[in-house]
Amino acid sequence: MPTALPVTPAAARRTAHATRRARPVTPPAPAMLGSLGSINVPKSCDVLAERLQQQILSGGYAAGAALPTERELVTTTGLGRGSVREALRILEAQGLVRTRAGRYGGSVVARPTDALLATHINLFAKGNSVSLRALVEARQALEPMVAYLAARNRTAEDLATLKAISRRIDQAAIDDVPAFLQENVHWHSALAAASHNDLLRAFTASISAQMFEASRLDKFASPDVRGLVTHAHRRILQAIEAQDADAARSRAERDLQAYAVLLEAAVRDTMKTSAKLAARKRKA
Amino acid sequence: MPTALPVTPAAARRTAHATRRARPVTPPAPAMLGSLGSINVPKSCDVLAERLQQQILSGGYAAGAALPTERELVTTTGLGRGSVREALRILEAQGLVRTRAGRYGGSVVARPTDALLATHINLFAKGNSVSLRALVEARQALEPMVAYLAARNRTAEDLATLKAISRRIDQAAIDDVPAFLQENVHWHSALAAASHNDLLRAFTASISAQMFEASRLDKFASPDVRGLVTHAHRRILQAIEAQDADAARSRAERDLQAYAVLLEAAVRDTMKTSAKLAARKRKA
DNA sequence: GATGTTTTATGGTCTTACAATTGACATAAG
DNA sequence: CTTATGTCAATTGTAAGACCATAAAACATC
Repeated sequence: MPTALPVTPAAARRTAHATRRARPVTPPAPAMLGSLGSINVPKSCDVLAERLQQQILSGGYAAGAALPTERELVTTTGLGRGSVREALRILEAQGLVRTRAGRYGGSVVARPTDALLATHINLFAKGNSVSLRALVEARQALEPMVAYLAARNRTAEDLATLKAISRRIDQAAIDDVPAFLQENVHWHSALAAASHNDLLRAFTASISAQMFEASRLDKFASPDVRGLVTHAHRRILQAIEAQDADAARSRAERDLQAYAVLLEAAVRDTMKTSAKLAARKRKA
Repeated sequence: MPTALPVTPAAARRTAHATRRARPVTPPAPAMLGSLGSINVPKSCDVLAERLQQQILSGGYAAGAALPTERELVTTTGLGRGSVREALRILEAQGLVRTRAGRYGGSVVARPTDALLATHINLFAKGNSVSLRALVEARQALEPMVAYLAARNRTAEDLATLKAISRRIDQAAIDDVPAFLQENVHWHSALAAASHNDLLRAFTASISAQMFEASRLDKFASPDVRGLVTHAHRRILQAIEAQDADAARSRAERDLQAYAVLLEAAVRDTMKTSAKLAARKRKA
C-alpha cells in the first residue's frame, strides 16, 4: 500500500457534504450589474421533458395519442437515446405518459391518476414528517365540504355504493377491526367520489390512506371509536340520501371534531405509555 | 417508390392504439385456479427507484445524506448505468433526491418542496381538466380552516408579514391590477404559512397559483371584486391579530361564498359573450 | 496571503450492441 | 369459417464503453 493516499474516496464523500453545507453557498452577492443570481444549467433530459410536457398540456397531444418513438425523438432532437429515455422517465413519474415495450409499443399520453397524486402527497407528507395532527386538520377542512357536495351532487348509484359500504362497516365494527379500518377507507373514497369534485376526491383519497396507515400503527380503533364512527356515518348517509347538503356538512364537522378529540386523547395515552416504558428502562 | 410496403410504420403507430383500445383489453377472465390477474413486470429502473425510495423514507438516509455514486450503484446492483440514471431521474421527479455534477457531487437526499407538490397538483388539475368550479370549491374547503389555524398559531412575524402584504394589496387595488393579483397570491401563501400546517400550506399554495392563472386569463378582477377582496382581507386580518380563530374562520367562509357567487356570475357573463360571438359568426 | 493552475472524482452525454417484448400477420388445424 | 399456433418486425429494455463537462480540492506561483 502506497502509504498516505489523498484519502479513501468513498469515505471522503460522506463527510464532504457537511463541510460544503457549513459554509455559505452563495457568496456575498457581488452586486454586479443586473444582479444575475445563481445561473441554472438545465440537463438536456429536463429540457426535453419540459417541452414535451408543454406540448401535452397545451393540447398538442390528446390523451391516448402516441408520442414519437424514442429513436424518432433521438433524430428530431439531436439528443442521445439515454437522455430521451430519462426525459420519458420524468414524464412517466409525472403521470403524463405511459410507456409499453414491444412492437406498436411506445409512449402514449396519459392523465395523472388519483393514485399517482396520492403517492406524491404521501411522499410530501412522509418526507416532511407531517404530523398526524396536521393530517387530521386537513381532513377536518376537506371532509365537511365533501359531504356537502356529495349530498348535492350524488347520483343514485353513489348512494347505493355508500349504503353497501356502510352496511359492511357496521358488520365489521363488531369484531373484525382490520376489515373495519379498510372499509372505512372505502367509505371516505366513495364519499369523495360522490362529491363529483376531482380535486377533493384525490386529496381525501390520499389523506384517508395515510390515516389508515397511522391508525394501523397506533392501533387506534377501540370499540368506543368504532361505535362513534358507525353512528356518524349513518347520520351523514341519511343527510346525503335526503340531499340535505347543509346537514351533511354540519354532521361531518361535528363528527370530525369528536374524532379529533378522541385521537388527541389516544395520542396522549400513547405518549404516556412510551414515557412509562422509558422510565422503566432508565430504572433498569 | 416500391409500391405497397407493409405500411408506413409511423402512420400505423398512430392508428394502432385506437384499434387496441377498441377491443376488450382483459379477456373474459379464464377463471383458472388462483385467478392470477394481469401480471406486471417492472423495469429495473423502477425496482431500483422503489428500493431507494423505501430506504430514504424509512430513515436509512437522513435528509442531506449522500447516496452512493452512480458507478457505485452500478457495481452494487449489477444494473447498467443507464438504468441507474433513470432511477435517479424518477427519484428526482419525486423530489427525494437532488443531483449535482462535478467532483464531490452526486445525489443527496432531499425533502419534497411545496413547489414540487404544487406542480404535481397542477399537472393533475390540468391533465384532468379540473373545472374552475372544483378549484373554487376546494378553496372554500381549505381556506376557512387555514384562517382558523392561522389565528390560533400565528407568530408575531406571521402577523407582520400579513400586514405588509395587506398594505401592498390595498395600494395596488386602486389601479395596478396585475400587482393586485400577484400580491393576492402572496396573501394566501402567507396566510397558509401562518397556519403552521405543512399540508394545508402546500395545498393552498397550489390552488392559489392556479386561480391566479385563471383570473389572469378570464380577466376577472373588476373594481367591485377588488373592493370585496380588500375588505374581506382586512376583516380576516383583524380576527387573526386578535387571535379569534372562530371569527377568522367564519369570515373566510363568508368571504369565499361571496367570491364564489361573483365568479359564477362572471363565468356566466363570459359564456354569454362567447355565445354572442358564436352567433355573430354563424350569421356572417 | 491571494491568485491562478492542475488534478481528479463525479455526473452528463453519445454510441453501439444486443436482449426482451408484443402486436400484427400468415399459416395450419378443427 | 373459426380458432389456435408460429413467425416476423418494430419497439422498448438493458448493458458496456468511451469521452466530455463540471466542480471542488490540492498544489504551485506570485
